Amino acid sequence: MAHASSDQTPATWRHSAEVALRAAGLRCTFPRRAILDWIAAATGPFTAEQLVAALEAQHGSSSRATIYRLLDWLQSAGWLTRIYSDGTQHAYARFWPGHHHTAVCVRCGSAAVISECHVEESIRPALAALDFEIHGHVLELYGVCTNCRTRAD
Amino acid sequence: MAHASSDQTPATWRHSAEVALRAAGLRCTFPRRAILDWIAAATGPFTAEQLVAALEAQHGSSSRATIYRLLDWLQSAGWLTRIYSDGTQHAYARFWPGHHHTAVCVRCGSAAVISECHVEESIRPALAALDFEIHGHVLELYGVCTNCRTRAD
DNA sequence: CGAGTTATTGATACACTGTCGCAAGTTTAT
DNA sequence: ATAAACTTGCGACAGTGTATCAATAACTCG
Ligand SMILES: [Zn+2]
Ligand SMILES: [Zn+2]
Ligand SMILES: [Zn+2]
Ligand SMILES: [Zn+2]
Repeated sequence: MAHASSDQTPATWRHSAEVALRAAGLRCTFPRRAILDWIAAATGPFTAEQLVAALEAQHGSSSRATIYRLLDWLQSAGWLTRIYSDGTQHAYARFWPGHHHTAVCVRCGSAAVISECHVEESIRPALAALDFEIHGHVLELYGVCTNCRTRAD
Repeated sequence: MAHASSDQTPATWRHSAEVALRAAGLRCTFPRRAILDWIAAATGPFTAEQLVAALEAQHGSSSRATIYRLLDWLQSAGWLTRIYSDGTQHAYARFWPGHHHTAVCVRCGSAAVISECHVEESIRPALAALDFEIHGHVLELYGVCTNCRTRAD
């Protein structure tokens, strides 16, 4: 599934995810649209429960089951990336399919995406010594973003 | 089994962790010894619940609360490394304090430790573009270990 | 458009993980 | 031995995620 779109704005993400949903034979229902809208408007990583709470406050909210079901699909299709290290909750960030990493700010929680990746080539010697056949990896970076740093100074 | 130095055996880990426990002013009680024994005997990553279940089957088992309390301490002191990507459960692998990464076999679950790390230097250009001040990172590798691969062939 | 087909929803009940507070029990120091 | 301090385990609890299934909504096609 190649995504030819060049601008990766929230609105484009929103539209492309819906297109992909339909292409997968899934229906674009009202509850699903509400979920996609909320995710598109999110400015950083979020947990499933944050989404549940936010939609609960809305008129015509989606149920917890529906939310979790769509989150699962969006992640498996690559439209969300799972943030593993954020506690034991299911946490995600909006994403474009493809290999990438996230740089998470420990102060404000914003996540930047880094698509460049040389991890496997740099780790290859160590893996060769182990005779380990690599299939993939997860990398998350922690630090302070430029906004938070200038504010603190 | 290409682990670095020969003194990082399970038995040495077991002993050193107990020494560290005492040095921290904590008491080395019977339940805690049972937990350390089980972890020392583990051959790969494990979840908190696996440990709970294993000790429940033993005579004079430790309670869930005691187990979780010690796991927390062991992780914060660096004697266990947390495996974030293994579902939503608290999963750990035995570890020696220091920066490292794990290569987890997706077939047998064994985890090898890789102490060599060039992640931050290889990612530095991308972070510089973001003006992101890095404090740390988590990297987990997935693949198939040499044992599982030769067995399949 | 309307009927038929199929996917989807949401309510509820449930299982599982992990946490908390506290009285009773251990360990250690004197 | 006694006292002080730490630790345990129970049990109750909260949070997170899953399973079920009848009712409903979305899509398809004529
Ligand atoms: Zn920030
Ligand atoms: Zn990568
Ligand atoms: Zn293996
Ligand atoms: Zn590293």
